[in-house]
Amino acid sequence: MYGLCDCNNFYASCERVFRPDLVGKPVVVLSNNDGCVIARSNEAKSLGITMGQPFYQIRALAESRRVSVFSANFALYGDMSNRVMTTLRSLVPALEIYSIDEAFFNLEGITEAPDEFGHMVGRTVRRNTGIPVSIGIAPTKTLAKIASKLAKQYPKLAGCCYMHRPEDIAKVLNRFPLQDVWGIGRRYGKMFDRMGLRTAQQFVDLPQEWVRARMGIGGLRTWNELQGQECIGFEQMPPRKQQITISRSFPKEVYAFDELDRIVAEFASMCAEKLRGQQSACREVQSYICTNRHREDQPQRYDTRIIVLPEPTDSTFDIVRHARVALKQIFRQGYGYKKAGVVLSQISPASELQVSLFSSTDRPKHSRLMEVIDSVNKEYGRGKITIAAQGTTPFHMNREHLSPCYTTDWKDILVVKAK
DNA sequence: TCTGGGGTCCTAGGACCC
DNA sequence: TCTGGGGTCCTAGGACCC
Repeated sequence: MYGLCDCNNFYASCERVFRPDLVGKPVVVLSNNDGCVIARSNEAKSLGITMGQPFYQIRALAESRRVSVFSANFALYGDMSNRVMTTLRSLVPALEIYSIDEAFFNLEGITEAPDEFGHMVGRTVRRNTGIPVSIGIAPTKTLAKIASKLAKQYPKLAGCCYMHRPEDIAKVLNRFPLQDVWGIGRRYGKMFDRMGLRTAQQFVDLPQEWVRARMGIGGLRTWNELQGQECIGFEQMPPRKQQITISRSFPKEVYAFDELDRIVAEFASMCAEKLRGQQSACREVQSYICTNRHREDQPQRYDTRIIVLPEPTDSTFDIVRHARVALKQIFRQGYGYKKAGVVLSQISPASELQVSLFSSTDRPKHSRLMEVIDSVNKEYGRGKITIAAQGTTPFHMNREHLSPCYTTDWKDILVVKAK
């Protein structure tokens, strides 16, 4: 049996933990630059606000219906996620953190009835963190996902759905919308819609060869998992990332090379920090830039360049230097750039760094320097020590509705006043 | 005016090898 | 007219996830 713990409307719920006055009221959280809606409370959902909707389209509605609007505060959400995961880890035999707001667990050695156990887990997370969650328990991960959605949907389940008897599973699959199955995305969803297939059961009823031929082995896995055949395993140790990216859209188009150069340097530096954070090194540094694809009246351009390094590195200096070289190669005058990104790939463990025979850097000295930079920035806040190429003003985003960093910044910590 | 960010895996096709 | 078989590696693109 697999369990899945899924936080309800996670970002919106995080904001509410510190604003209990907003419980029962519509709340939305926006993406960077306050661009799109990326999280909604149930009340906001019932106002018809959809996921990914551009904010300007709902601005009027938000005002008239008194929707509380927040700019994304990832420092807060990341920290709240850690709290949820820490609580879960203390309760379950083994945990696989799947995303910022979801984790799978197994029930090996649990003697309680699974649904009682699930309810206990949900209540405890709620009590310890203030975040409401939905728990699904079923024979495969794909079915556990479905169970957690039912737990969210039906109040009488009280936050946990345990689904195991074949006849119960069959009943659920007969009614569960195919597009909502884990592994069936927008594309396949549309395809099935055209074919007139609506429920998970109708998908299961397709011949295996058809699924294999049209959807590859990913589709086949989903098909098997829905039938209780376990194909997606449990992984306690998160694998090292194979790719590390920092990319952002800009509030306004950028035309000048120098400005892009500083931005790319900053992104590269952030990438390098993430890379060291997982004790890795990379052999490829890639920069890309693109124009605003929504402006059809403007000339469009996207370009990217990958620089292959002679040996793996985790040095901010190396990574920034190569990202800037790549940018120089792709930059063309006369375009309004709306977004830039830096990608690190060919990632290997830093402990296995193979030093080239002709390497000129003094590695031990160099890594001590990086360690110091990272620890200073960790203690005193990001960007306290930067490299000169980044310039003196950090990358600016519109964040008009930002909440305080209640749990990660001393100056934002809540004060309890005696009456 | 305004439209997010960060990932993974699979597949098909071409170049190349023996 | 007919023109092998088996393999690897790389890349681009497409699908998915949150």
